[in-house]
Amino acid sequence: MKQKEKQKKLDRQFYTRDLLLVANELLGKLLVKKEKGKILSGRIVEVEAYDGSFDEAAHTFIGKTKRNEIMFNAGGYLYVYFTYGNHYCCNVVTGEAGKGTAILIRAIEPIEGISSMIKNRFGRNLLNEKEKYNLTSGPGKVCQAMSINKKHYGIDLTGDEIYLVDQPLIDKHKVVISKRIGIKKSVDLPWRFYIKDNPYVSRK
DNA sequence: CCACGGATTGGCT
DNA sequence: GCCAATCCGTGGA
Repeated sequence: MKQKEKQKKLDRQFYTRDLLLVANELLGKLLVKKEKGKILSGRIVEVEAYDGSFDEAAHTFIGKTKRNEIMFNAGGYLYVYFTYGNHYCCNVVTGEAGKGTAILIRAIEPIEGISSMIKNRFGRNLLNEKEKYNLTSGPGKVCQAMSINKKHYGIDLTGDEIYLVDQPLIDKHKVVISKRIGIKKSVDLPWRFYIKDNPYVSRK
């Protein structure tokens, strides 16, 4: 049987629902990127939700700017931003148009194209077992491994370049809820979600 | 193992 | 001019 026929790409309807509901459901889904015929994919294991209507840590809290405008689209677009002078991070825009809500993909478990991810991240082969888990265990690492950058800003996730694929529920994973990482405002919102005991989660 | 700080660009005030 | 939704190397325990 062909694997492809079983794959179900997540559609607009999936993304336009409530932020926290989508954030929870993103866990376990497959993030796929096709570029120059090469496929890279990984299972989402850690996310964080951001809501500019009252969450001061969200980039949309200050209103619409050129940088964040895609976050005000309806769900199903990719918001990529550049930070700390070095790193890109990617988010899934969520909810109805005008909401300014998105979900940061913080970690994935590599599935396909792993040798390319290693090359993208380290420019050499793995040195040890520990580096295997350092491949995609953080938002900047995910973008580096998947080679996601400014040119992917605003991509429609219902298209063919970058998209998410539903996954069959075999053993339902346990979800851990915690505070978000690396922010200085609205620090107490319990809006980080990750798959319990997955070795690619950025931290406990 | 953990804590700390430097790197380095660009968005926003 | 300030500072960030990060990462990595260093140095000490």
